[in-house]
Amino acid sequence: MSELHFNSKLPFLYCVFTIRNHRKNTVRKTLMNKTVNILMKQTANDTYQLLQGDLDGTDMLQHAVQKELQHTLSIEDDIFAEQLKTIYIPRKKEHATDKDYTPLLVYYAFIKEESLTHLLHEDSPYTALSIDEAQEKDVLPLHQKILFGGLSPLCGEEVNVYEQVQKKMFSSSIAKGLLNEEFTLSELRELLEAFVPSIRLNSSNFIRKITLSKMTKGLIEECMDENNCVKTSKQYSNNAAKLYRFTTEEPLLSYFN
Amino acid sequence: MSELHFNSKLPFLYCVFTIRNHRKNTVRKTLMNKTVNILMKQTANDTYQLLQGDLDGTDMLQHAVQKELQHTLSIEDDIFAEQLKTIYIPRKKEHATDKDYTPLLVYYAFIKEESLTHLLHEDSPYTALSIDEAQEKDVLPLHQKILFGGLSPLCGEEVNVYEQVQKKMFSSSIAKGLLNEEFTLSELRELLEAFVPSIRLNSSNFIRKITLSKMTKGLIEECMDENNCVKTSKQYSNNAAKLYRFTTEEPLLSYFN
DNA sequence: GAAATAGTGTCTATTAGACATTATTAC
DNA sequence: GTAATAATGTCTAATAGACACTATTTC
Repeated sequence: MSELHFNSKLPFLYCVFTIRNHRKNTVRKTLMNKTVNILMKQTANDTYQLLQGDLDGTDMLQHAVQKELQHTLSIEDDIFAEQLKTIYIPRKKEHATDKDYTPLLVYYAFIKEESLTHLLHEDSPYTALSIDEAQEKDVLPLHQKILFGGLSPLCGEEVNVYEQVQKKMFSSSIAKGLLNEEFTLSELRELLEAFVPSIRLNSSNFIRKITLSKMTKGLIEECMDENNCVKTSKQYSNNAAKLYRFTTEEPLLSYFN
Repeated sequence: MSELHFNSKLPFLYCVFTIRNHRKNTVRKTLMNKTVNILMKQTANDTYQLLQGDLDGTDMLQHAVQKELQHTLSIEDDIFAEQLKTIYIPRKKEHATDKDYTPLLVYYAFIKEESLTHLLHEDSPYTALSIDEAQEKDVLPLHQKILFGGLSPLCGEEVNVYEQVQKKMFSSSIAKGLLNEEFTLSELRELLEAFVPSIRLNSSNFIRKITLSKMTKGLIEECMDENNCVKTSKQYSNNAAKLYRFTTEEPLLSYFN
């Protein structure tokens, strides 16, 4: 059987996204300006690379992949990670002239800024690059193509992790990976705006759409305290904002009904 | 580097969906009743299995996977196939007691009924099972769980190919894989209804939604003939129906804007 | 004329989107 | 009072959904 053929380590690659929060220039309580960053490791020859690892098959896949990332980054918290695609990337055979391919599992992950602080000091090999930097700086070409597209000539199919994550941000509940379990609607709105900077969501209409429309029914719910009152937060404003959480449901988005 | 470790064959698995068309019981021109079927191979011990194969890395992934399926099924037409997920499935080590895991690339594919006729005769090992049959009959348990869920205890994560395909049918343009390049809106509607039998799409409103709403703008377009007139078909009715095709775009479906 | 599908008309309820307004509260 | 966010009000346009109706054409 085919299973018996398999006895190699399976390489995987992590696109780790994080959000940097910048305070606005004001004295009062304020919302944060958020920017999307991608975690890179700077190698000896000064090239930035995504995080990589190998799987030996001794553990369940999702578990192994998360554990490996926790270990690499010395993070103990649970990490939000999802598989995006398995691709074949070319490699040169040492002893032959024809190209062949090796598999690579591509994951994306979300890690909150506060879980990364211990990694982002001056003489650390890790850096969080902005999207612009990740496109312009000296990033390993393969990794740059996996992030932003252009693999097709190499691999015969396309991947564009950043675009995929942008889309999933709006059409799934993965935002939970970058929010606290309980969050305000302006936190959610700012997160979405950070991932698609061209978009401007009207905050009044945003609240109404999320809380009232049939389409989003069941996606999020209000957080209740022990007295069955809606929990609120004054973190960003003196006017308390309701706290919400994502449910485990994702209502179907459909073109056709 | 990790790439050098990899020298095994990588197994993959195909969930091949097809649509069976049944004429309604009438003398006149009529729409078809469609049912979803899954292609299975019946093994010696009478168990149904999904199609499998191995990749040796000599060809690009998507290309290799399609070629292998074409070869297995003796089909020359292009086959619509997409990767869904890579999972780890358990295997028993011959020489040890602890479990370990082997990777499996899960694909789904769409093949039109007419491309399968040569395979579905009496003494062929291939059968097209209805969704009900695939859930009730003696299908290899692993494959049944991959199709309909229940893998979690084995693999630590869930897959449910049928459910995923149902959802993608409504939220992407994969329907093109089971339609002719040019199709009528009732063909599309019947295809959707076949995949989610509980749904009843109002045919009048369906036409309007697809052709007028902003949400679906750009998803499909009318087919024009050489005189720049909209092409039509009388295949299902004496009243000609317009022909449409999917574009290469998929407008963003979003909870949030 | 009947059968069958294709498509338009019409009405109501819901939603989207723009934008003004009010509420809250620490300073 | 002011700054800042949270949320509601209001209005218009667009869409969804139910269902009646017309159109087409072969038999």
